Amino acid sequence: MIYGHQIRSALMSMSDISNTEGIPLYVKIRESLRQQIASGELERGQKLPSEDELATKFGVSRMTVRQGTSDLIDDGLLYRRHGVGTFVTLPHIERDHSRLTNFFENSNMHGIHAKASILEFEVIHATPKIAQALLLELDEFVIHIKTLRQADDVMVTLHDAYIPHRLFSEVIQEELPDFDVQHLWSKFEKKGYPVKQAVQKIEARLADQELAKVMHIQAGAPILFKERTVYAEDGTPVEFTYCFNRGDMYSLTVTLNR
Amino acid sequence: MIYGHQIRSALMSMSDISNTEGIPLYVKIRESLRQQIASGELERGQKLPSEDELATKFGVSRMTVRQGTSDLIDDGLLYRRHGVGTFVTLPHIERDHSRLTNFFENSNMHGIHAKASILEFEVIHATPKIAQALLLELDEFVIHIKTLRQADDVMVTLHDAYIPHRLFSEVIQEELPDFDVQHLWSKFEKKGYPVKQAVQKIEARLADQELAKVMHIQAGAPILFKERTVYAEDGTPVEFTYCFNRGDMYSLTVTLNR
DNA sequence: GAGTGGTCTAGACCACCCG
DNA sequence: GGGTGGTCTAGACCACTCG
Repeated sequence: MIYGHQIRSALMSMSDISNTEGIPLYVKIRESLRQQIASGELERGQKLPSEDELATKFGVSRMTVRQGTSDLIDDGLLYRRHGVGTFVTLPHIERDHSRLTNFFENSNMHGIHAKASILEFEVIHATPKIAQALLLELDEFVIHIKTLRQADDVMVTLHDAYIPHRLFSEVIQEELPDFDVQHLWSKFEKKGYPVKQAVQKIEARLADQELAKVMHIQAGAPILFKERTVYAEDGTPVEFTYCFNRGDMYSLTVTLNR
Repeated sequence: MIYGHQIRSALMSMSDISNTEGIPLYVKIRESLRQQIASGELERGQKLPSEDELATKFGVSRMTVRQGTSDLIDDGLLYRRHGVGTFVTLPHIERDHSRLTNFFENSNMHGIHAKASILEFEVIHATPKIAQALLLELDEFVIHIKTLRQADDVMVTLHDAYIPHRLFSEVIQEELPDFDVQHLWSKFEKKGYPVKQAVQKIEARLADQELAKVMHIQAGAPILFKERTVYAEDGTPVEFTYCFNRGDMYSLTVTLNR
């Protein structure tokens, strides 16, 4: 996981996995296999060599091979059948759609120019709903950041974020007045709360007068509404958001596993 | 994974993991820990004993302990910090919301009475869109099943499913005329295509006249629209659906991981 | 430096699938 | 019966964190 991006798409032949650098063997094996699948050298639906063969070929123990292939199974690129073998999945549905990204990362991934303008920035008392989501007392403060977000200069989202004041006031206020919403999550990480997971509820709604005015759409237009709680590695909730997306400009794709 | 449901919630003390039954040791360890977390014996945020200690306590090797705890990390119940320890996550956001379920399983889980009535059942040529999703030729046949679905006697969803005729015609037609839509996925499994994953696109739309009439709602009412492709273990697409959900009656919750 | 998780080995036996 | 993945061992050394 840690090393994934470093050598993703690195070119390596099956036999060359000398541990010259500080990269774990199972990561090299994993990326070697990933590259062979991407290049078509290993065809979709094809059976891999057995774990024993791979171990011999890579010059490692079988457990190390399994550690590499297990990652690719999690990624949806391989699957195992007990007593039969390990296979490459067909149109290999990668797990990217179930990865947590923020608006800006997601836009960049798709070559879209994303922009956010801050409409409100205030410190308020948590509402019951927000306090519950963020595990705060009712009288605790939260930082409220309301932004309007554009993709390729089209307004697509009105975003209300609420952040525990107790945890992040310093790291956020030290950047004022030119606060950079794009890298909010890195502020969380800086305080020891790396973002790990989000739970989001999705609904279809209609735009009311107020929302319509702000987003320059018709009242009654379809809105994809999202309510999201973001959690850090240890399970601490770090952000709660209401998110109003233009129905005609925005769709959401997710991958679910059984 | 295979054994999970069998002994989930089984009561086991930390020291009692004799391999009397055919249950793998790492599953027993995993479920023992899971149970200790659920019961509060292991508090949230608390540090687990080290892997060496657990190995000694359970009388297994360290690798076996890791195999058990790794599963719980995937489930979001634990997290590791290199050089520090393994910890219980706080409000432990379990992964249930990112699990693929069908309408009926999902309803049962929440104690809702679900019902489906079949509106259409036909064999047609695949449209370009459907052929692309199901990896079929344009002239290939698909089975189209249109159903209206109720939760606690309220109409919530209009569901259009398309299934490759070539793969599943026998197993579906042998049940006619009383076809049981609830267990469609078990038919796929019977033919060697266990359902593994789904990719779904979610949009907010408005009900048009036709949809409004069928679902007994107003034209212009909000609709949560879902387009979903379901894949088997080996990556074969087995089902493509259009899904129109009443916006005021239906919401979707998903978990995303970073 | 002590304690922890991260990686890795070189075997072993079992359970499953298929011809 | 032969080949495969599933489980498991009893060690080893490294990398990281913290006091």
